[in-house]
Amino acid sequence: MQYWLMKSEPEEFSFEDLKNRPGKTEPWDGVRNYQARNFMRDDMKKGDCIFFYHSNCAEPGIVGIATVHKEAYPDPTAFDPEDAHYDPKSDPEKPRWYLVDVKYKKKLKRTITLKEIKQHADRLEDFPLVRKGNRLSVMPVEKKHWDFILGLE
DNA sequence: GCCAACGTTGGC
DNA sequence: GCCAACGTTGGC
Repeated sequence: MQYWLMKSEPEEFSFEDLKNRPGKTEPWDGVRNYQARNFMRDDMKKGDCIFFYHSNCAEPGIVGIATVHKEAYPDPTAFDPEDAHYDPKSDPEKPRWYLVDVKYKKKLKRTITLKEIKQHADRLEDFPLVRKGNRLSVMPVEKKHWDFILGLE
């Protein structure tokens, strides 16, 4: 089993939104970055655990835990000219973009903020989130980092 | 294959 | 809203 972190802007799609979805699941559509796509398409397995991270908001940080509910399949929004994430270069015969379904697991007792995570930079060496300028929306988390961060809760 | 221009992300 | 960092695009 592997561990991951996925970012979402709470004004677009928050952890509460995930909880309120039927079945508490949601297709993670709209990712248009190759590295993030590769993680979803090639490496994310059903049952993997995910830190749900709120970005671009007043208090950026990890708010809860989700799991991979369904492994990779082509992102249908890439084929829809009406969709904001439409990509004419993605052919249904040869899809360019993939996604996984994620499922709500549990909310953390409190938000573990980016600020706090940065204060533990010595223990979280090479944690991608705290590397300068990292903009990946899907990233792997090492188990030791996962455990350390959960220990802060 | 290089690299300048451009668009996006995301913290602050 | 600003802007640094970074990915992508496209001319050459």
